[in-house]
Parts: sequence; C-alpha cells; structure tokens
Amino acid sequence: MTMNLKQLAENLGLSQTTVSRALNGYPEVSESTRMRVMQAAEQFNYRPNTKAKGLATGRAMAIGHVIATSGQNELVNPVFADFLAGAGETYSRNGYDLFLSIIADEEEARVYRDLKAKGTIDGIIIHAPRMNDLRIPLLQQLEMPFLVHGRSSREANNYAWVDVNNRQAFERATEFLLDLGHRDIALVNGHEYMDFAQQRRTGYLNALKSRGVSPNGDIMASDEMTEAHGYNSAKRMLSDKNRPTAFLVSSMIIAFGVRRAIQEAGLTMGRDISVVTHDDVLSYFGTKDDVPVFTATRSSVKEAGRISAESLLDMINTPGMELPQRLLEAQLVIGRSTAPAPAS
Amino acid sequence: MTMNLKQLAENLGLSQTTVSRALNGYPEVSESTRMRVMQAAEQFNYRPNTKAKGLATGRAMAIGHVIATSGQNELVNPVFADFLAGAGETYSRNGYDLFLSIIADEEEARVYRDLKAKGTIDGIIIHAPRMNDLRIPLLQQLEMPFLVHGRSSREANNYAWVDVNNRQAFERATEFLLDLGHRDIALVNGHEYMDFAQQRRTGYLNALKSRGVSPNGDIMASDEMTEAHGYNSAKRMLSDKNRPTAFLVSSMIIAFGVRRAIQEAGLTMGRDISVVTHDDVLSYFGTKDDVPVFTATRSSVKEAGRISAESLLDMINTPGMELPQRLLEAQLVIGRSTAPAPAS
DNA sequence: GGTTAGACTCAAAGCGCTTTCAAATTGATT
DNA sequence: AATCAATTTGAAAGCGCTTTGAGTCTAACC
Repeated sequence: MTMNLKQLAENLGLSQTTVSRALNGYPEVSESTRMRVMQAAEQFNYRPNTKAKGLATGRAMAIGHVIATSGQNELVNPVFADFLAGAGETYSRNGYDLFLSIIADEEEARVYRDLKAKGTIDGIIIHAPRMNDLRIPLLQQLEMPFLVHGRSSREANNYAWVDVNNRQAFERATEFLLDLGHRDIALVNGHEYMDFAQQRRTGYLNALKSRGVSPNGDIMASDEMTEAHGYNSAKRMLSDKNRPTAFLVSSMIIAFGVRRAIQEAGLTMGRDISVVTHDDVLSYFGTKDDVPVFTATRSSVKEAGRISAESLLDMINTPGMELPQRLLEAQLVIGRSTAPAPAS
Repeated sequence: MTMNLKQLAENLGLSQTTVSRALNGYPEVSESTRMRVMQAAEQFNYRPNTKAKGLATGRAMAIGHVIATSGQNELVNPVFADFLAGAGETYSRNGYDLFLSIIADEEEARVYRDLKAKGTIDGIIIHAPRMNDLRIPLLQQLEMPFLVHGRSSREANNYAWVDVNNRQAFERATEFLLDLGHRDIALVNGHEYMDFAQQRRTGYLNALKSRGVSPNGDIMASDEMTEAHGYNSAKRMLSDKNRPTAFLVSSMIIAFGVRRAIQEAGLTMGRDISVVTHDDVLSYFGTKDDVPVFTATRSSVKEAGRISAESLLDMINTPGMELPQRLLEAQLVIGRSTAPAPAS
C-alpha cells in the first residue's frame, strides 16, 4: 500500500492539517517542523493522492489535448507527437498532467462537454482549427479555459491562440521563388477548409498578385498532407506540357512525395525544378545539416507546443488576464532544393 | 456550474444512493425510477465527477503512457502518434482516460513511482524497451499492472507484452533478398541497445548464416532512426568500391534517406539497388497504392496499440489472469523497390 | 390478520485531501 | 503578574461520489 496523509501525520505525531500545510509551503508552520515533515515524506516516498487533492481544491492539475483523427482513414498527423512533446515538458515542470483524447471528429463536441462535466481537466488545447471552427464558441460557452494551436480566421478573434504566420511565410517563399525567375509556381497544400491552408494560399496569391503573375488553378492542389498527395499532385502537374518550374508545399512529408515525382520524371530537384516546403522541424526528419536538403519556411512545432502550454497555464493561474495571442514568425531557410528558373 | 449528484437527486426527489445505483445499473432499483433518473441525467447533462468517483471506488479509470524522449536531441518517434491513436480508441470505448507523460529518459523511474503513489492511473504501457530494461523489474516491484510494447529479451519473460516478430520478419526479408541473388546486403538499423533492433539484426544474421553468406560489418549501421541516418549510412556504403546491392532498413523514414542517397549516386532504386524496409503503416506515409513503393515487412503500429490497450484492460479487470503475450507477425509485402541483383 | 419475503429506498460513513475556525503556546510588553 | 500579539498547531467540515447496513412498503402466504 502507498502511504497517505493520515498515516504520515500519525507517524510524525502531528495533525493532518500541519503536515498538509508543511508540504504545501504555507507560512504558518515553523521551519523545524517543516523540515521534519519534508524528511518523513521523502523517506516514505509520500505523494499526495491526485484525485483527493483535486476534489479538495477544485483543480484537476491537468490539461486536455483532444486530437481528432480526420477522415475515414483516421489519419494521425505526426506533428502532434512533437507538439505534445513540447507541451508535455512544460506541464511536468509545473506539476500538471497531460490528458489525451484521440477520437473521431464527429465525437468532439460530446468529448468537450464530458471533460467539462467530469472535471478532469483545468484547460484544453485545440488542434488543427478549421476556417470557422465550432469548437471555439462551444468551449467559450462551457467556460473552459482553452487555447487554439492555430487560428480560426472566420471566428471573432476573442480567444487565445498560438499560431505561425502562415500567410507571411508563404508570401515570402513565393516572392523568393519569383525573385529566382520562376513564374509557374505550383502550390501543394493541405485541405482548404483548414485554416492554415487557407492562410498559406492567401500568402501565395498575394505574392503572385503583387508581381502581376496570374494564378493558375491547374497547378494548385489541396488534400490530406500525405506523401502520396505530394507524389500524385506533382506527377500530374509535371506531366503537363506547361509544367511548373517550382513547387511550394505545405509539409516535409508532402515534399518527400514531390521529390519522388520529380526524380521519377527524370528531373533534378534544385536544378530543373525548385521546391520550397514548410518545415515543422519534426525530430525524425532532422534538417541538422549545414545546408539543408529543402529550402523551407521553418517553424518548430515543438516550440509552439511549449509556448502554447505556458500561455494556457498562465491563463489558468491568472483568470481575467488578457487572452494570450502569439504569432510566431517562420524563418525562410535556404537549402539545396531551389535554384534560378531554367531558361525556357 | 455543472450539476452534481446531490443536486440531481434533489431534483428527482430521490436520495443520492438511489440515483447512483440507477446510473450504475445496479439491480435494486425499479425499472421505472431508473428510467426517470436516466432521463433527468440526460436532460441536465450530468456526468459523475471523475475524481470523486475515483476516490470512492479506488479506481482511476485511466491508463498511463510514458514516452521518453531519447538522446540529447529529444527525439519524438512519430510511431507513438499512431500507437496512441490505436490505444486511445480502445480506452474511450471502455470509459478509460489516457494520461501521457513525455519526459527525458533519466526521469523515468521517478515518474513511475509518482504515478503509482499519486494514484492517477490503473495501469501503464511501456514503450521502446531496451535489451534489459530496468523499468520492468521496477514496475513489478511497484505492483502496477503494465504491458510492454515490444519485449526486453534479457529480462525474465514474466510480464505482459505485445510485439512484432522482428526476428522472423527480418529473416524472411533477408532470405527474400538472397533469393533475388543479392549477397552484399546492408543493414541500416536503429540503436543496438533497443530490443527490436537486436532482434532484427539476429534475423538478418541468421538468414545470412543459413545460406553461408558471411556478414560484413562495413555494411551494417545503427543509430537513431532518422532520415539523415538513412542517407548518411547509404551514402557512405554506396561510395565504397564493394558497395552493397541491397539495403534492409528498419523504418520508412530511414528508407526515405536511403532512397535519397541512392538517387544522388545516380542509381535507381528497384533496379540497381534493392531496398526492403520495415513499415509501421503510419498514416501519413500511406502505402495505399496497388503496388507500394517500398518492399516492406509490414505491421501496423496502430493495430498494435489497439491490441495492447485491450490486453492491458483485460489484465486490470481480471486480476490474476495469465499475463497476455502477443507476437504479431509482419507481412512481407512486395513493392517496387526490389529487383534481382544486377550481374556484377 | 399476522407474518414474511421481496422490492425499493435512504441515511450515513468513508475515500484522501484542503481549509476554516478555534485553541494552545510562546515571548514580549505593560 | 497580567495582558496581548504573534506564532504554531489541531478538530472538523467539506469536495462528489460509492456502498454498507438499515429501514419502509407492498404483495403473498398460511
């Protein structure tokens, strides 16, 4: 059996009250008894029972992350792993637990209601917001502190979020390709109903427009961000007589697929065809080389996880504070995948 | 405020006892009052408070997953995302919550002790076991139900596990390459202290030995399973005058790197150089094509998550049952990345 | 009509903690 | 020696649930 407060108190010849106060750093307890208590707690490896503590304080000391597996294939985006790693670190440093729900997206509303009513968490982080995401008004109504990783542009902007400046990142990337002389720049994006995808598309179109290049729907694709999507889209576009000379793509995984199509077409990436990708800096795709393979708009999703968690904990511990909203700028890092447009 | 049992009972003109019994399906309550209670619970959107319920029953209704970020780079293996998705589905179907701890590996022992003492979970799943993994005796000593995803070959085999038959998978894959006439088969593996890596190596060596092919240390590499590891290892091996004609690699991500090195060397995968990889069937690398890109030993890690979760819940709900041990066989699926060895 | 089994219902204790309110102790001050 | 404030400790209530042990009521039996 594990030791509880009562036993610990008996052992010390003190009351539960005093022991509890000593452990929680209240000032009304003398330094000498605090020492005694701390030592005994250490010795017996005592940890307060989370559920009991939560019941008594009304705080769960836990944050929920709800991840909806999208589509009938129930895809699980690998960026979650890195985001959770960043957030998880912050939580454990602050004594919070991380509570994960992985569910089909049609269940989301029910899950939020449950989490609220069951009192298991103090706050929640929302992932992968849509253009106008119903989760935001729902959580506002439930009065559950929450923070959105990303934004939902068509909702009123009165909620907490941490997001990458996707629009600007893709605007800059497009300008960069234009500067290299490219005019037929393909966009291989995520689903258009995802907010980030829409932002990136806007940035891309803005850049084209400001240079007087008219967009071409034939070289814009959006779908689930898989390797296959990159491959299929690029393959199709490259087989066209007016094939693009550059690709702007929304994830490293898509980029792998695009590269495969390029090579399969007998072309060389970084010479015949340029590629710029967004790079979430996922650990296993390591771009630690001096000169990275892909030119990329880079922004660490793990770092975003860390910042999101910190912001949410702030919100919880300082009710009524101004809602944190952090726009992270992506770096444009030049790699080997881009070159001046070949003379046509 | 959310409604609690007391309020619900008052609302119905019943005692807490009766309402609780009605909700939990005890037989001592008449069908008519049960109906009334259920309806009222539905109407007021009542959910029993998890912490209170847990305190009263002594069960947390939660499973812990501890993921250690390995190395100084704090890599987060993307297979976790899919594994958690599989497990999470099982949990929510059975009313369990999922607790995630992401920590540096040196903290693991402390975290297990904490989880036990704090009473937040009823069971735990261990990932990525080493050759002789100290976590196993520790958890046995703590008397916390646990299941290992993978195995730890040098520990006594008296614990629950779910694992892929890595040895046999790689033995078959090696035999397949030998049948195609390959003799110089490279192995690009994970860290040798990981159990699965050791198993795969054994399978590979067994196959070579039984065909009288002597292993060559120069074409065996093991490291963190990143794209860079695949690229660097393959690049080095391919630059040798006695370069291998085939690669057997431990993950899709490594395989991407190997493919890059092959193409960069002006060679063609599936003609000049054959590649067989292990494929965890991660959703975003989708090998849904008719003929997959890579020939692979395939075993879904998401499915493993599902099976692991079910087994662990069984253990928890049927104490004293025989410890579940499931060995999953990998399929050898032929793709486009393998061909007969070129005549030398 | 009295007894009894069966079907329902409830009051209260307990899970392990925090926190309010009260009490005891100490030392300094008058 | 009496008073008072400051310091330190403790008893008990309460967080929201389950569960034990004890009723109450109805219908059925002799």
